[in-house]
Amino acid sequence: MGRQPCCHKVGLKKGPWTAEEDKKLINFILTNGHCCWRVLPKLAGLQRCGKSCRLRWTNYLRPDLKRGLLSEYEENMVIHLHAQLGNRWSKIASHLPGRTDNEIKNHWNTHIKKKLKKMGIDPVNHQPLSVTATGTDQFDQKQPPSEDSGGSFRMDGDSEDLVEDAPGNPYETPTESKSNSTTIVGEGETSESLMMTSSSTSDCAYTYAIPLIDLDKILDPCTYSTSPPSLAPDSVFEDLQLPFLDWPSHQRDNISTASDALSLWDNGSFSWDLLIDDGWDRELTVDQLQNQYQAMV
DNA sequence: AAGCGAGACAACCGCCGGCAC
DNA sequence: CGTGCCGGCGGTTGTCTCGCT
Repeated sequence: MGRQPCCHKVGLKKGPWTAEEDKKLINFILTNGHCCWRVLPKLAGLQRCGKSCRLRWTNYLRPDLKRGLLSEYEENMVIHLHAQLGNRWSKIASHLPGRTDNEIKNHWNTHIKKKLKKMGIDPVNHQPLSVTATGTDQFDQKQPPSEDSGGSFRMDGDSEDLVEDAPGNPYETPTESKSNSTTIVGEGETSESLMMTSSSTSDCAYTYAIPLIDLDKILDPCTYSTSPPSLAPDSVFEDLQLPFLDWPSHQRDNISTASDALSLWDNGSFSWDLLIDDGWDRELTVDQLQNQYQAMV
């Protein structure tokens, strides 16, 4: 049975988002949270479908997103996770704080695939291309390779190698220099423990920051003033985030409320990138955010 | 300086699973 | 149990940027 489109497309805008649309979406979500993506665009005054809004928010506007190229460490994590999980980008992304499935997928398709091919590795099954060419022993991506039971990987300094302790590691490129090596993952620290660390910090990052609220509460914002358990999102933003965010010193004095922050964003003197680049340790912030949020509810 | 092609990434499309009714 | 809605996911496309000629 064919499904109806996610929304009536007549009159809805498509294509790249404008700064004005971004502002509307950010403003609405920071103020109200997101309840139902289907009705959000109407409430926010956007001529977009809910799906488009959700994608824009999750892939681009979310304040906890990292921007810029993946680090070598992240890239190696992606490769390792892809070997275990296959093209399950959302699962892979869940292990990399601040990265989206779309971003990882794009990076895989544009960078990592080529890199692996250059190294003589089949990016699909992570086996040496010579083995792949024979068409034998195609290993099932969906099942964790046996090396997981004991193998570990580490990244060596400036080289782009992913070195696994298991014998026959396809990622090993012996020709490259190992000088200036800086072991990021210590001996005995398994990739599994790494992933636990990563996932523990990434989970629920924005779930805590932007509480989900009921539609009727958005439609009737006064509800918040009389129902303490449901935190008014604006007060969450003011009470939770602003006090401990490391805002730039020249801006800090100008910010005391969410709308102050948004107005700075509005006039181009501030951005999420700037916020992040100015030393906001997101992992720490997420923890603090969780603690403070839980303390308040 | 202009044209072209490749690369990078944002955004869209269609399908799927979960859930409520 | 069947149906429809919704959010999420993965594959694909579109658009922009940059480097080369």
